[in-house]
Amino acid sequence: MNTSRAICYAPRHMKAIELSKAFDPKSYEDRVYASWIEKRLFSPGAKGQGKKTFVIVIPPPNVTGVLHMGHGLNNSLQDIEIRYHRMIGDDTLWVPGCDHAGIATQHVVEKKLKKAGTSRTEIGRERFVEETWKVTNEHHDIIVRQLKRLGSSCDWDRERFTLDEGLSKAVREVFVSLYEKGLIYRGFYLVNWCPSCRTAISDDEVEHTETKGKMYHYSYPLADGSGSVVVATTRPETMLGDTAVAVHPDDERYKALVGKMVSLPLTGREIPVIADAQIDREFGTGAVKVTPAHDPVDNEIGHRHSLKEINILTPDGKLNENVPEAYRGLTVTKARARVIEDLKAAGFYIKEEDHVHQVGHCYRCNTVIEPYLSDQWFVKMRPLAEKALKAWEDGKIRFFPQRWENTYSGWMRNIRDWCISRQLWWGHRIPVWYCKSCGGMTVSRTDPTACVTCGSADIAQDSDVLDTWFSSALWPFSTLGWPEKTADLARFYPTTTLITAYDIIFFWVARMIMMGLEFMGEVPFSDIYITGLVRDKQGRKMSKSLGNGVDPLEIIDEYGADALKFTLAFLAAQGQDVLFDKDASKLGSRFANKIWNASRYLLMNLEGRMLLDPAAVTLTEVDRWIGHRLNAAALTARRALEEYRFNEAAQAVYEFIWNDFCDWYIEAAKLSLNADDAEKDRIVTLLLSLLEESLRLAHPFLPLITEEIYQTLPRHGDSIMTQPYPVVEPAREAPEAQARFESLQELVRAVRTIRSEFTVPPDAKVDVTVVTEGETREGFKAGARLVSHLAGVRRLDFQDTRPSAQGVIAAAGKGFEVFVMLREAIDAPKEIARLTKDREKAESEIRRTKDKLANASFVERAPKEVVDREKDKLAELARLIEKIEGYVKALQTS
RNA sequence: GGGCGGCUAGCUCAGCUGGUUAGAGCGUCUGGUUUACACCCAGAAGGUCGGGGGUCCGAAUCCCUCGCCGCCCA
Repeated sequence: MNTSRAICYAPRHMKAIELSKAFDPKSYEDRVYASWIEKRLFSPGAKGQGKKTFVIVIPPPNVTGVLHMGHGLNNSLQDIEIRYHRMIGDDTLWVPGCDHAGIATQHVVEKKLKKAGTSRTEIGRERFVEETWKVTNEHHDIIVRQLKRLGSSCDWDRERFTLDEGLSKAVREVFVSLYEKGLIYRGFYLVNWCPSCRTAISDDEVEHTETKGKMYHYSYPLADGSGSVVVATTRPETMLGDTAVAVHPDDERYKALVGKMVSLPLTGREIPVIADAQIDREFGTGAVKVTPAHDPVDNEIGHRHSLKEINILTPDGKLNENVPEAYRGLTVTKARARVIEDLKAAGFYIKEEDHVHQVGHCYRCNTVIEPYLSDQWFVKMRPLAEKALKAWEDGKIRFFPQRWENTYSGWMRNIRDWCISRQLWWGHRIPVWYCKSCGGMTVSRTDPTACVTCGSADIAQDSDVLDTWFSSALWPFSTLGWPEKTADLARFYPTTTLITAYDIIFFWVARMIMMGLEFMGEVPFSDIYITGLVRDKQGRKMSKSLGNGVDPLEIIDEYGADALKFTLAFLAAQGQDVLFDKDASKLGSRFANKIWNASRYLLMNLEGRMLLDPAAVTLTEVDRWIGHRLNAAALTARRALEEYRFNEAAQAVYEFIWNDFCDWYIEAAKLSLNADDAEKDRIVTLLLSLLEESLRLAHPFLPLITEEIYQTLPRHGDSIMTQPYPVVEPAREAPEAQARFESLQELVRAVRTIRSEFTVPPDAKVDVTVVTEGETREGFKAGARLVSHLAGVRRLDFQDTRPSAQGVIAAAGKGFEVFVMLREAIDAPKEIARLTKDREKAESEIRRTKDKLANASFVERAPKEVVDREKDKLAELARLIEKIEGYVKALQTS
């Protein structure tokens, strides 16, 4: 407030400031955003050094994707936190950027090539990568523009891309370093293979969906002709790769068979019957065909029994040369039908039953995943997970809402090694070279020219790339310059808060924590706010295939970015899914409109005014009341934002501005705006000061409109963005003013209710008598003009007893009775019915209260203040009923 | 099979560590061109907080159990 001196003696007589009559976000949103960019207000600035930092790294959106409502939510919440922390004076940084999204982007480009009549393989790797960069750059501009339209205050000077030079260097450093530590290894293992993407994916990328299938029973004849064994399977076609039949060692039914050979139908191969304790005797027939190359469990069994692994599939999911010729080239589905047919023909087939089971699908393209043996690179996760688990146990990271901590720790405890190689062309090439001379492997931070083992120059780089999530895992430090020891890294790592949705806790959040601990020695962030997902009004996940997505840009076009941001914050109860449709944004839009019009009204009242020093102005009760309310709103908003309770913060702001400031304070102030010049100067000074502070209060939620209006204020700083967030001013605390004004509000509402129920036209004034005493009476007397103004009263007088005139409608409040004189005759029976209803309500409440107080243990055991409150309530209700009865009696006798 | 979340006004949802007459927005109804706002104002109606049981002086809130709906992990 000390700076306000500067304005007090500013122009003595102000001119009105005109905001356009129609609130139109389009007219200023882009301009305001551009002005922030121009003033470089999103950068942390040099002065921040030494202050408390507040840092968020953006969950990098897929560069070739389109922003959806999930991004809308996510980035809105990040922006709110960032703006709040900037305003409370933290050294604040929000790092933006995009993700190269290996599989997704490759799909996009391949589709484009197909349209152009060519293909990835046709143009070759080099040209394909070139083409992909072109597409990436185009899409990048689109997605950045979208983020900007949301009003995101991220530091674009620090924007990064997972595939840029610095981040690629970080990826290499991490790969080589982990390899050197023995935490990265290569091996020929069974992995999840997507025949459509033609790459391996990690366990976490497989989505299991319940699928109706069949359980097929058929028999394998024993090679010695002594009988046969019946197996049951959901995937009969894999029998072509069977290398054993397994039974439980204690299964009496099959004990005699163990060690014998069966003759595998359709192939002519002989395979052993083995005993393995992992076999579930209850499942199917208790005898299981074993296909080590195409089933994870079978693979384990195979290892224990040194079984052969016969791969029967090609990378695109067709049967290969290891099966009899008749089946080669068939897809899995076709092969299944053919095998069943052939088993039937050969007399081995027994039956099929309906069977519901979980089938793995590719999370990118939804193709059925095939377990597939191949050479892949893996990260050994156990040692990394242990650190990550410990960091959580030590309280270094907190999840909001907390329940996600179980998800996190559970995953960490049951961690499996991470398959990080992808058979793609778009991504970070694995920094490993194989020597054609000696077969040696060179793992290097820089491109080598010779084999480290034999020195041969005949080396070739591994053709695979790394999982995109591998580079995303480094995001909190790679974006700050690591592995270089940059100033940013020292200043901003660890970051503070991560805001993301729960569907990528495993993919991303957990892995960032592991990598941060491993390479920076510290968790990458302390707070993790997990948002819900944005769903449609039916609660369905928004998706392209359903076509139920809502485009945030459409919302912005229609309602403005602020409306969207505010609405999302208002709806985002901690961690709950947000059910959203286009109309929901009306909430924010109406609020923005309200702010606009209130501001417009106040600014037009500047005409001819002289602004005083707000700190030196005499305050009336209603002024003290609004000050108290503002304190309360600031406190609620601050507390809520500190704990990521966005809806609570948004609601506090909404209620203060709309209900307290607009509906009551400004309405009350109209009285002063029609008074003499001194009073006008006084009230305008206060109104303007309150408006300015309200704008600051609302700014994190509605950044653009608040800046636009702020800039029109007679005196304003460079930007509202860098002004302080409202605080609880001790001098403004006024609980007694609040209590008195609330009583006055009750009186006003009572009169309004009567007016409304008796359909008194708004312009018709009524005469009102109030029966009350003591302090309440003094308070009402002091505020008489205000009450008259707010309730449309002609004459307000105070009596000790109720008036007995005809046509009087009565209502009782806390500590007062109010009597409204109506000109026309009253429908007495109707009024009696209304009063009777009121009395019944009060009576049922009085019964409850009496019962409570009659309960000895309640009086004994409940805290004194609770008991006292009940007693007060009882007395109050008793008085109320007495009054109501009096009114009824008066009506009956008149 | 294990775990998590939801079930509160016609709709969408708040309601923190148990104690006001359970709130908001939308919708509904009544009345309004109060020179900021009809994207508005004033007023009203509407809920035995999914069922059952328990703990407690007191439960929408804590515990158990059941029922749907959704998600995650096997």
